[in-house]
Amino acid sequence: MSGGEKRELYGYHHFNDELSSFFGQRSESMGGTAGMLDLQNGEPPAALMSFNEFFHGPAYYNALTRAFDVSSSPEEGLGVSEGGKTMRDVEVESNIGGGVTPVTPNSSVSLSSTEAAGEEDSGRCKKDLQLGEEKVEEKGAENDAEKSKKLNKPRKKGEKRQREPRFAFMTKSEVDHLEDGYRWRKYGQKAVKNSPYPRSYYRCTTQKCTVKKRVERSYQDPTIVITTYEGQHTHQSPATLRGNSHILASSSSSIVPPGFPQQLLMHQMPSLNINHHHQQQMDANPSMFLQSLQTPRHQQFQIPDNYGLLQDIIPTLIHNNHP
DNA sequence: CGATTTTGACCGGCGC
DNA sequence: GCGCCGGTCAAAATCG
Repeated sequence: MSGGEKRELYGYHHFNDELSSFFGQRSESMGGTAGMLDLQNGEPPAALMSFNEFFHGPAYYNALTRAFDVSSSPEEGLGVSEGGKTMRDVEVESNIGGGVTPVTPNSSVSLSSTEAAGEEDSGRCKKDLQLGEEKVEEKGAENDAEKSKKLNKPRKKGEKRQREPRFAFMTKSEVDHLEDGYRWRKYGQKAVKNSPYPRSYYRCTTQKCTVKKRVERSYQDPTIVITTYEGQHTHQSPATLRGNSHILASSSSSIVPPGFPQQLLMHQMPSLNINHHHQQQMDANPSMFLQSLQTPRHQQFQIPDNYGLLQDIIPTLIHNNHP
């Protein structure tokens, strides 16, 4: 990517169903692509810089934390919503209702997070999260019988898998897989319904880290890449470790929790204008919506839902270190 | 040669 | 109950 890669923050838009929901976006509801701002030839670095700094500050973290009001650990926090429900609708509503659609004049990044405890994948999560860490070991110890069954590893039945919170955002980029400072291993790819572009699934390669992310392109605007992060990194970004001393400093400080993808935030969040009026009550699952973080400059960032997500989800759009 | 990607099969939930 | 669909697995292929 160091090549001509160009990634920029992008604004709202609608893509496939899922994501649309994610962002609560629909042309009708948002007036077409009004929300899309093109930064294309805009500006990158300078503006980003400021973000960086902003995010490095304590103010940012605090604000964010408060905004999302989430218990740091999604796993613990989420535990709940088994009631079942599908937060899918909830999410949508929240987003939409949150209404504050980021329509910004210059550039904007859309972020959306979800706690999907009961979401569509309530079931399959069994594998991913729970197995996630153990999988490796399990594999080695796996016996033939199990092997033959392959995927069939029923993990505790009644127990519904609690999905980690998710966080999605759109970025204008030529490359699908945006560099966010972490190392990812692709483990799958699927065609996306209603879209000519496939969705790729990645997992953090760091051992014990179960963070996943999926990347897909908006069928509406191929220049837009939608990245959805799920989970929290249990470690620091390799990139951080390897050279961004300033970042490291901040992340190792008490201000930013380890694993926090500061890079992205730094990159995109300008100022926080928190306004959570959406609060889905879910036991331990507070879903707040940080709606419309307005940026005086040009970036706008919409962060709905919990901060937990953000903690790791925010990728680094700033610098490009490549794989 | 180890790490990563590709790719088709498979799983499990959900809606009809 | 069945089919659809999103997501994951894992063997094979590819890469560095």
